[in-house]
This record gives sequence, C-alpha cells and structure tokens, in this order.
Amino acid sequence: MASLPSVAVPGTIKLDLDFKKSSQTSLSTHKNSSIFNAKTDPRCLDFREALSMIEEGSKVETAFYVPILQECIDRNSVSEAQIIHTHIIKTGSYEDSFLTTFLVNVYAKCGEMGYARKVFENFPQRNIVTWTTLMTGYVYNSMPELAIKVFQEMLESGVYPTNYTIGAVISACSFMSSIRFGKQIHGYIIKYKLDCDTSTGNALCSFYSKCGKFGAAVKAFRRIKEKNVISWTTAISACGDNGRANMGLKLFVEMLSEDAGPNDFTLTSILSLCCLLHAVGFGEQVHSFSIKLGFEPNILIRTSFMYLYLKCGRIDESRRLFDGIEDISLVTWNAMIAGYAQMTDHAKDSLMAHHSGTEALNIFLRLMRSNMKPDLYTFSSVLTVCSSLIALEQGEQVHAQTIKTGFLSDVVVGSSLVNMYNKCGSIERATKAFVEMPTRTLISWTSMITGFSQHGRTRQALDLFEDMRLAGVRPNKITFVGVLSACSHAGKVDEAMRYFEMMKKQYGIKPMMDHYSCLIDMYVRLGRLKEAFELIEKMDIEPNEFVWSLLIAGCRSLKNMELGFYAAERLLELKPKDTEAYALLLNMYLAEGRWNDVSRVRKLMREEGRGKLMDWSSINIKDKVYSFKPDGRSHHQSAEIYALLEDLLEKAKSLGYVSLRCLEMDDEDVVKEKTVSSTVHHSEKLAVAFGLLNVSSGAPIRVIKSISMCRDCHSIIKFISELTGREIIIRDSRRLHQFNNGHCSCGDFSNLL
DNA sequence: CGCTCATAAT
Repeated sequence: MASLPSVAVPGTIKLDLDFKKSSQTSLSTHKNSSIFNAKTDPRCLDFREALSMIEEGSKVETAFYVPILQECIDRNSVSEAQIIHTHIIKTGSYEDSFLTTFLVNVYAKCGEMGYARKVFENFPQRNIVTWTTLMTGYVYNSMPELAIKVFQEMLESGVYPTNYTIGAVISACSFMSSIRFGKQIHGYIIKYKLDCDTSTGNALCSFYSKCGKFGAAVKAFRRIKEKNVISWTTAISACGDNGRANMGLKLFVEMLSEDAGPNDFTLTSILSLCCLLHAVGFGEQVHSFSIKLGFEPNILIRTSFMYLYLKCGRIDESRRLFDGIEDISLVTWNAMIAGYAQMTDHAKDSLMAHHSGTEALNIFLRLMRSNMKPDLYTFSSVLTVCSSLIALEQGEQVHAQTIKTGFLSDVVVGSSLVNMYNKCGSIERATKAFVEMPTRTLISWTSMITGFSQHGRTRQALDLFEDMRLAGVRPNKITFVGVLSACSHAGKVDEAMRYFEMMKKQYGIKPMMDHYSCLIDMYVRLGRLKEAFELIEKMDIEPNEFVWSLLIAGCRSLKNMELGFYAAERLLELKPKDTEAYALLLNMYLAEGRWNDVSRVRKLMREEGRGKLMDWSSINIKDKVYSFKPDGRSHHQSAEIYALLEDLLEKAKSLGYVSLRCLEMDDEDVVKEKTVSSTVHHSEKLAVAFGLLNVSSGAPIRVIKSISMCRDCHSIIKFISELTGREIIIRDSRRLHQFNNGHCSCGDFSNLL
C-alpha cells in the first residue's frame, strides 16, 4: 500500500457538543400544506387532470397555477407551460406580476430563454423580481454575458437592485471568471452598503473562490457579520476548490466551536475535503458525529462516507455501508466505481491497485446488469479504470456502451475516451475519438496534445496546440506541460523556450515545477548537463525530488559522477518521500562500488520509514489478469518463460546488447552479491515473455509495472521488440513506454532506475 | 448564495 500523504489534522471534533440540527437542513423539508381543498388543489390531482381543468377555460386562483408550473419545471415540459401561459393570458391573470415572473422562470429552467425574454418584454409592470429572474435564467443557461447586459439595462432604467439581484450578477461573474467585472460589482455593493448582508457576502465569497482568489474569498467570508450555514459551507468548499483542504477542516472545527450546526451540505463538503487529504481518521469522527446528529438515513451522506473509506483503502467498512443501502441509486454506484478507480491511483506500488481496478469493472458490470442506466460519471470513471489497467479490450466495450446509451457525444465522456486510448497506446483510436467529438473543452485538447507528446509525435502535438489556440481555447498550465514535454522529447530547445516565454508573457501563467522539469529533462536528454544544472540553480522555486532525480539519471548516463554525487547529496537533504528516489541513488552507488554510500542510503531509508521497492508487473489477457514478481518461478509456464528469455537474451547479445548492472528490487539481502554478476529478471521481463507466449500473434503486448523500469530492462525490451517484431507497451509508474522495432516512444532518455 | 460522483501531466 502506498504511503498516504501525512495530514496535520486540526484538533479533534468534540463529540459532546449537542447541536440542534439546522433548520435549513433538507432532511426536514416537510412543508406544511393542507390548507387547500383537495378537489381544487392541483397537488392532490394528477398533473394531466390539473392541466385539463385549465384547458376547460375557467379562471382560477393564482395559487392553482403555482404547483403545476413547478411541475412543468421538474418535467422540463415547455408545451404544457405554453398551455398554461395561454390560459393566463386568456383569463387576464397576465397582469399578476407574480405569475408572469414565474412564467419567466419556467421558460428559463426549461432552457427556452427566447420565450422567457418575450414574456419579460411584453410585461410593462415588470418589477425587480422579474428583472432578477430573467438574469438568473441567463446564468442558468450558461449565458452570463446576457445576464450582465440585462443588469446594465436595469440600472439604466432606474431600477435598484436587491441583494438577490446582486447574487445573480455575481454568479454571472463567477461563470465568466471575470475578476474585473466582479470587482466593479463589489465596488457597487460597498457603495450601497450591501457588503455585510449575509446572502451577498456568501455570493461574493463564492465568486472570489471560483476565480481562484482564495484570499479575497476568505476576506469576504470574514466580513459577513451574521454567518449562516451557507456562509460556512461556502467558505469550506472554497478551501477545497483552492487546494487548501486542510484549512477547510480547521474552518469546520471553528464552525462547531461557534455553535453553528452543520447541515447535510456542510457534511458532504467536509467529506470531500477528507477525500482530498485522505484524512480517514477525521472522517471517522465526522461519521460518528453525523450519526449522533441524525444524518444516518441520508443516503448521499452515507454514500460520501462509503466513498471516503473506499478511497482510503478501507474496503470492508466501505462495503458494509454499500451493502446497507437498500435502494442503491446511480450516485452510489458511481461513487463505488470512482472510489475503486481512485484507489488505483493512490496504491501504485501494490497489487491491491490492480485488484481494485478489476473490482471497479465488476461493479460496472453489476450496474449494467441491473436496470439502472449509467451516466457520464459512470462512463468517465470506468474509462479511467480501463486506462490505468491499460485494458484496451474492456475500454472498447465501454466505448460501445457509450454509443448505445447516447453518451458518446458528451464532452467529458469523449475526453475520457481520448485519454483511455492514449493510455492504452492506441494513438490512432485516440485521434479518431478526438476528431469525432462534437465539442471540445480545454481538457479534450490538452489530453490529445499530451497523447501525441507521449507517443513521441512532437510535430503533431505542437500543431494541435496551434489549432487549439486558433479555436480560441485558452491553454492552461497543464497544456503547457504537454507542449514543453513534446519539445523536450524532440530536443527542440528554441521552440521550448519560445513556448515557455509565451506561457509567461502572453498567458500570464507562472511556471511551476512541472514546467521546469520538462526543460531540465530536455537539457539532460541532449547531454547538456551544465545548462540543466544552471536552470535548477536559477529557478525561483526550490528544486524538488523529481528535478534532482532527473539530473542524477542524466549524470549516470553521461558518466559525470562529480555532478551526480553533488545532486545526490541535494536529493538526500530533501529526505525524499518517494522510494524510487532512494532506489535511483542505490543503483548509482552500487554501480560505482561506493559501499559506504549504499549503507548510508539504506540507513536513511529505514529512518524515513520508506519500505522496499515492490516490483510487480501485470498483463491482461482475455478478462484475466496475470501478475508477476521479479524472478518468480511459481507460474505454471515458468519453464517456458525462462527458456524464451534466455533465448532472446542470447540473440540480443549478438545484436549488441550489453547488460547493465542493476539493483535487485525485492530482496535486500542478496543485492551485494548478485547485482554485479548475474542477470536479474525484473517483473516486466517475465510479463512480456508470458505475453509473447500467450497473446495472439501480431497483437501488441500491454504490461503495467508498479515502479519505474530500470535501464537494463528498458534496453533489453527494445531488443526484444526488434527480435520479435511485436509492439510492446509498458506503463510504469512514471510514463508510457511504447516499444517498436527496437525504439521506445519515451526517446530513451527517461529517468530510468 | 452552498453539496456528493467525472475527464488532462514530467
């Protein structure tokens, strides 16, 4: 199991505090209703019956329309709304501003802003609520610019906004991420002294958070004099959205100490923070706390707990919760699939990761067999699982399901498909999926650019980047990681620098470590160690473990041990969290015969509580997963596997293969003796040989490896791909290696162990 | 005005 990030949990929750449940909790939504006569109250009638009463034509009370119009919104039925609309006009209820405003709302919620606008235009008695409803409608239908325009019209016509209006305008600003306009609105709010009003303050806090201005969001929150549950919940989610999950937990504790009772929204927000932090201990406290407050029956909260436990590897507890839910909704299924998928991400060096991936696929199958219809969340999660398992066949089946259910055209599902095909090594199918997408987002473009880059297709990656800019999509920092890594692959220093400058100047993106890593990787690949080192010294960020590892890998290949040893000391000072960093150092010191350093690193590893490197590989053949450990002989085909490897090694030697000294991964005690002399069969070699024996001829071999490949295996597999004419794809913990005719898509100079 | 499940990386 991978070590989880350590979390400084802010104190513990005092469980003896006895909160009253907030009145706003949606657990107590039971509204008092029975003043109406059952015969004329449409809530007691069938929707059709109520409608036909209207079609008969007699005038009815305003209150009669309300539930039917509400029903129109819930059913998203425009035609029924039009029937009621006609009736309202015919009977003269049109002058009722409440009803007319409601009609604007109905059309807006049904996505018919044209109709909504018409109702508004034809209604001279429009009041502030009508204006606000129209604006809210535009925001609801993703037209924030029009909402702002309406706001300006309104001010010009001399109508003064209420805090509801301001709320709508601010959501429009959030939608556009328009800091400039939002600040103008903020100025307006201060001018009219609306600032401390609770709902306005909440909206402002949410706005600044969505624009990434966390500091301003917190300030807005702090200025609210009378904070309600929504204020606290908004501030807590703001922490999560801005990478400050820990502070969110602190706010929660503060909230409790101020006697503010959380509701179900607050709890789900807190749980998503716990997920981000893997703070399962904190989550457990919240769990018992929430039971005490009576949130137990709430299925969404139960689902959130289930998801948290699963994501943190507490499979049993999670399953108990899952099994306890009688009426499993799609959200619960999805959370279960996503939970297993996320576990895959965080348990890379364990076989458990693989099992959780296959378990996620099983859950997906169960879902499909039940009568539930999957949605975009189901598909994106399950496609992620296929990616991490490089399960191309299963991925194709899911692809077929997206077509069958009509989700193929969804942009998130489409992006997930592109990503899945890329990760499975099929750049052709990824390209096809990308081209066929009806709409694309930043993420779709970035996925495809990165895909080209990973497959060593630099020109296509850069061309696509230009296409993306021409299409008017603004690249973000991750897009630039893709672009710079593409340049790095091809050794295009000038272009890399040009894009790096473009990123800073034209797009105002502050370089982060990942961008520097690409540049350093580029210099190292070109053998320009000095420039790589100078860049490290020059950066305005503290170099991290990864950067030093890159340099060390370069120094080893180019035999610049002086710089290599220097970099090693810097790396050791950081007390790396990543076990692979220690393995890299051990490999280097072993190769140089520096036994003192070997034991020094070993000691530090023990002190830091870093375990051994777990090397395992797995291969997926026809719905079955086969796993291999290094030098494993327990497999029933072991004899054939070893014979094949021996044969291939001999042939490779005649083609010029020279074995490189390498660390034995799984067994510390024999390292000294064996590394220098005999060949070590790391797990991927066994998996590849097994694949050669069992995968139908001509088909690519796809292997997943728990840790980085070592230089020796990387070299021999290049020869194997040449000797057998097979395409071999190995996804290790760092990147995708696609071997074809003696070449690898990583361009060879990756920081192998 | 707040919420759970989702897609991109060296």
